Amino acid sequence: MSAELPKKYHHQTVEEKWQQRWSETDLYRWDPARGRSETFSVDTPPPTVSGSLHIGHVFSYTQTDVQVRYQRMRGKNICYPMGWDDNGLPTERRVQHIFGIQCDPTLPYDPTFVPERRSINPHEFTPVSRQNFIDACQIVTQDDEKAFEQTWRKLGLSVDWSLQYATINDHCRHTSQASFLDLVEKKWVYNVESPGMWDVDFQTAVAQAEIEDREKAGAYHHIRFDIESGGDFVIATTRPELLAACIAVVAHPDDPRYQDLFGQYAITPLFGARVPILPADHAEPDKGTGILMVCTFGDAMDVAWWKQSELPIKQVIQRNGSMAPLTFGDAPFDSTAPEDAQRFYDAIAGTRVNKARRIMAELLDEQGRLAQAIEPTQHPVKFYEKGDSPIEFVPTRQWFVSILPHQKALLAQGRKIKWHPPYMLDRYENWVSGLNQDWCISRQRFFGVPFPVWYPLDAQGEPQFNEPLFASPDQLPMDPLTDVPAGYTESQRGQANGFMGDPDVMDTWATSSLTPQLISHWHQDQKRHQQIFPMDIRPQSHEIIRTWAFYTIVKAWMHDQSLPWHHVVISGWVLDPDRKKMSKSKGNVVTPEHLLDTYSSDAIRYWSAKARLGADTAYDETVFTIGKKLVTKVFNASKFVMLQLGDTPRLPVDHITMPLDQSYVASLRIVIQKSTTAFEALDYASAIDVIEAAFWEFCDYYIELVKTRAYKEENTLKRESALATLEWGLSVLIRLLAPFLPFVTEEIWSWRFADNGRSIHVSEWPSVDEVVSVSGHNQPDLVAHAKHMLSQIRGAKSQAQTSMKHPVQQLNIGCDSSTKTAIELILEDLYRAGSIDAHEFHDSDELTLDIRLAEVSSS
RNA sequence: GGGCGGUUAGCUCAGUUGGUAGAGCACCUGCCUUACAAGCAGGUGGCCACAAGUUCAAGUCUUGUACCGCCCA
Repeated sequence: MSAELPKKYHHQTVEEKWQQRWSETDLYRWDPARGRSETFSVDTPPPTVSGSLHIGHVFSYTQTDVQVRYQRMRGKNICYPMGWDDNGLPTERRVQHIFGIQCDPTLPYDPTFVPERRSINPHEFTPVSRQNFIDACQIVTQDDEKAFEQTWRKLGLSVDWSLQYATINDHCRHTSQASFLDLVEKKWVYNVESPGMWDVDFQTAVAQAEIEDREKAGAYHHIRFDIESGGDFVIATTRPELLAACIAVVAHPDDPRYQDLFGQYAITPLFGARVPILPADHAEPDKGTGILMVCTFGDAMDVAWWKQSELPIKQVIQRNGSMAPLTFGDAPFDSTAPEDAQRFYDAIAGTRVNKARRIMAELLDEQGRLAQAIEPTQHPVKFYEKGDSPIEFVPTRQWFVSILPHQKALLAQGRKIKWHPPYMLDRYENWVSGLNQDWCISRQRFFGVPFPVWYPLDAQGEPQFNEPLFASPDQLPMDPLTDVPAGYTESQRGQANGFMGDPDVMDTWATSSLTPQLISHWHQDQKRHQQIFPMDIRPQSHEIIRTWAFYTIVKAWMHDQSLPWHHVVISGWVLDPDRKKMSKSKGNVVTPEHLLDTYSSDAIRYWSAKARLGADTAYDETVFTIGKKLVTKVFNASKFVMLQLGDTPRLPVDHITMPLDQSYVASLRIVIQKSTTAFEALDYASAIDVIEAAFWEFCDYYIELVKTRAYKEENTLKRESALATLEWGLSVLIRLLAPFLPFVTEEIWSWRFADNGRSIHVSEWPSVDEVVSVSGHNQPDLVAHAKHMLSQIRGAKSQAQTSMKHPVQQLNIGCDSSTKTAIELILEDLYRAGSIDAHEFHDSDELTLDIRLAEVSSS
């Protein structure tokens, strides 16, 4: 220990010093040579590198780091990686705006193109080739990764930074493509052309998990349909623009109003299409008029009904969300009056859906086909979670992972995992039970993992989607747009009797669902895989149970019939002060860097670790001062202990001979046990509660009781006992605090305890075995008595508005004989801590104190 | 509409198996005490959302209601 201890604690200097030191000494390096049972592996969430980290990230990642640090001190070999989830739509959008470019996959690669930062309007974006676009994405994500890493290091995450991965790099593309090929082999992946959910702005397919309902204003249009045999009826629809796509009219089979119509035909207004009137269970009698039109495709019910009908598709909405050009008179757009139909339809052809709806309403009105005024309503509309236009159902060819047949097995897998808190399993089961579509993994995007697939072209140059050519495992990673399938040459690309590469990329979740396998090198290194897989913990937040947790469970089960991890650890959210979710669009996001500077990383970590698993916390900057005060107190108390110890060599615990000291050791034993038990249950928040309370008790009571005995003026066995207790007590308390406050505890550890410079973070977690040689008084009762009496004395002095040093002239203690024996053991310390002049005992069943203070001077 | 969670001091939150209601912050009153004024000691402050039930006893268990949040339809 250096002779000079700083007067004050400067967290910025100290935290920067240790952050660097840990990095230089590779303190957090995972040792691949050690076996599975000694290893603790963490499936760290790879943050999406778009924009900046916010306080919620700090919150949840700290909760994981605290547990990891505990495990490390328990001697575990820690596999704690960090990944970056960089592919996907958010990155593409940012890159477009940063460089003012847009991907056009039809363009050839331009090797001379260098993206430059500029701010221009989206309609002025320069089109670039797919590879140029991907290069630009890499530039942006690599910058962001560096910035994120800096913040994580500053926060003190004990990540092994040599275990970094990016979900778009060669290794991840390899694993992701290998996963796809494995599912091909197992026949759990298929490609099919079918009406699927489509975002018309991004022009890509999306999966069930990415869809959300939004309550939107709409309007019922009551449209009068003719019956072929005479008469009419009225349907209510919010989507009149789909009238030309009507293939049938349905009502509930039990609805008495429409029994006569079943089996007959209706003639659609304006377009004169002859469509069957049929019973269908999904028609709700009390909704609208109870009879509705089936269109291709207005919603998921239309799709489901169409699939079991044998009617043709009349697709009127194009992939870009506008009304397709159509010719009436020929199948499937037959009409009783083709010329009228064409005239009406031409009024909406080429327009976007919303405009088409308005025009159609006017036309219907003009033609006297609206049975009543348009009736405004609020109704849920499906949106892609990142999109701004409603989802349309468009027939496209996509790859799907077959999950619907496996619901039962996936539920069983979920139940084999320990969820923290346990009720989060309900979320998982709720989602799995509600699945109604297979997992669509094709995305019509650019910055992602390509499918390792080509399609042969026939003599007419048409792709043979049913005979895909798959890459072989030794070709991975690969890109079908530049690599060539076996038996073909590059010159045959796009030619008749040649081949074409699948132009799509995979859903980002198709890669993220493999994070355990990405880390374990599942496809590359079986030995390594066995050492960390299944992983110990998967930390994540609750809103992505349906995606990340779910898909990861799917993949581990499909590939290995295994679980991906033993525990799922769900953290809560940091909400804004009004208890609203933080989001960029609301502008209520708090970034962490200035908070780390102002309050210290330790203080922010303390705040994060006080929150229980799964519990949300409202953001409140004033609470950071609590952690800051704790850090300062840790520093000051440690400084006190160091000052008393001076140059004394390390004191073995068998110097702890005084009854009060032994009793204090006994009380710390309980703290060690309780906090260890809490950590074993992944309940770090209970652990910090116990540890923190013990630390303040150390400062406010134990130190105060023994401080005069510890002063240098006397050199006796009594003093040595106090010093040995202070030394061991401090070493225990800062080790218990180390997972939470890694910086200040490391600083203090380095003053006296770091043998050969060994970090506190690889020291041994405190154990009661350390004090087996302390014999004599082994109950915490003496400390409890001393606390109680000192507290009473302080209260009396405070009441008298006098100094804590003010003498107690006479202390009368009422108690039974066994308590008297106990108190006599600690009376000397109490005398000094309470400035007591004299005392007397008398018999009493209960412990009572009569405190008479010395005359208070009247000044 | 369904699933899950929450509602405890002015604020942020604890509260194990039912047994006298807790912490920090804020506020008030003292105290410059040879670690700490970024401190110390003490104090004020609660119909534990509401209602009913089980129980000798309910913040805790059961049922219902209201409001907040997340997920789903």
